[in-house]
Amino acid sequence: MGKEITSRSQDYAQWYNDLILKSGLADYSAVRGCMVIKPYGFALWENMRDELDRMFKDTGHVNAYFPLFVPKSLFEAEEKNAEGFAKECAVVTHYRLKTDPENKGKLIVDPEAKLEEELVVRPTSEAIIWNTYKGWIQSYRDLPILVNQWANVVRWEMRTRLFLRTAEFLWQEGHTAHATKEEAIIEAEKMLEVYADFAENFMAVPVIKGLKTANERFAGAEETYCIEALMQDGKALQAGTSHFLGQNFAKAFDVKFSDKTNTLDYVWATSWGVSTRLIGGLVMAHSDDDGLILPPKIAPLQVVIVPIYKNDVEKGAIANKVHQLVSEFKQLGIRIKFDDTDNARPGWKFAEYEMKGVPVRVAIGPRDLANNMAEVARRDTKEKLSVSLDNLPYYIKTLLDEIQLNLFTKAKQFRDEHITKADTWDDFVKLLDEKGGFVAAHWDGTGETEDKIKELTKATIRCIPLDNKQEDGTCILTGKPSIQRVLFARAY
RNA sequence: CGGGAGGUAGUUCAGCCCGGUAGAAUACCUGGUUUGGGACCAGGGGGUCGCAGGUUCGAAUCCUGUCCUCCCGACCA
Repeated sequence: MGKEITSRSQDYAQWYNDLILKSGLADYSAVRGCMVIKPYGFALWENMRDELDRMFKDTGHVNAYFPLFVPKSLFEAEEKNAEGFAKECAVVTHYRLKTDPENKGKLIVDPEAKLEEELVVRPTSEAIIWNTYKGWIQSYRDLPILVNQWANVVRWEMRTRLFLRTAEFLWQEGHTAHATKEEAIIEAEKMLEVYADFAENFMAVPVIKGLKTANERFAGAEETYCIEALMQDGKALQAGTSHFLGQNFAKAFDVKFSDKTNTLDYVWATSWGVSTRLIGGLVMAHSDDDGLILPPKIAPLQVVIVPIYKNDVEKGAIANKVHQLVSEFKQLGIRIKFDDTDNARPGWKFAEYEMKGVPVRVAIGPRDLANNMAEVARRDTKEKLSVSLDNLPYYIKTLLDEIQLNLFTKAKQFRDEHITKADTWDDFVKLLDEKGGFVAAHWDGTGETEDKIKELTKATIRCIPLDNKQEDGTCILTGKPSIQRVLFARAY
């Protein structure tokens, strides 16, 4: 027997864990809250990273790298930001171990190697970066600075979940400096567009672009923009954020520039990031009870060819033909694998590649070869078709585009069906409990009401959509006047 | 961080209550038969029972501590 996956209806959380582990995306590790990203999962991340990196460069950004450690004094310089992260920071206090005199072969922290100043392991890099920018910026001619870094960060989470929330994770963080407020806001909005474009066109995950409320805003930001996605269980997932930081960090780190009139002013800032959490969202947006379903544009493998044969003669004839095909596929830029290993039979391979979410499977046996055909199976719909070998690579190139589009269309339809208006408290609660998804409801605009609703329903305001329609109404909880609906949901 | 569950072969698990030479299935290796949806037969290798102490003539089993994982909760820009 092979690997069994818990079904979504039986236990959604277990289904998610089974998928990650059994498809080979990641593993648990010996370190609390930290996971191992396995080669298959990392190949997926590399594809995502490469595409995002290309998009960042296309919008004028360059990459750099800043230290993992942040001296505590720098970290605390921007108070709100420091407070926001204080509870989840790992801190380095010593720089040396020594042999335990009481217990040979064991090591202890050398009490004489205590650091004069503790080092915070970065939960984000604003502090160390703004401390550095101070030395880079003197006049408006030094601006804008459009820097991104690919890095790991550490946030000491109490409860972790593979990809969605781990103590250490991989991400990119863009940190930009601008001469004007307007330019910084445009930058924050531009990067939100980049994230939305990437999510929808590469991950095939539809997202809602919006603004966070004051309660949900990044500590240290003036405004937090976000993209929110919807998972199959009806819970929302924040998939990316972009912050307009105002002059908060410039003031905290004393970063001033002289403008054209030689007047000194503080620099305007943004920061924006997406992380390996996107992989968790990707898994939960598309996959089914048979395994992962990956969108072709970022799937590590787009096509797998499984040969079917009774003996070496048949195997050889098939391999001959397939080797030709494989080079044609590669010329079209398709990521393909010919699985001619002998240690598993075709049926086993079919199930395995379905588990791994490979978008297209091609099976070729003696009968196909005689007819110059192949059996093509698509992962998203499970449909099988016989296709001529003559135009197979071109056929599949088109099919991959079709699958990409189909995944997005399906996810978008699900998402759209799960944005529901509620005008009474009873409806509101009932929708959250029974249907899930986003509930569009009026809100009086206060943090107190938001907190109260969270306490009562566990739902938070995911965002105020950017293109939100203005309409008069009354708050779902307090009945006070409201000018627009906001999106509530239970979230990861 | 609180409550619950768990950790024994690569994997899934039995054995633990009631201490006495560590088991099954599957995977793996060899040979053979097979191969169009998770093959079969025969033979074989593989585990300091999470780790560290303790009790005992003897510990996977009892006791204490500790680490890791899962679920629920609190927390989580």
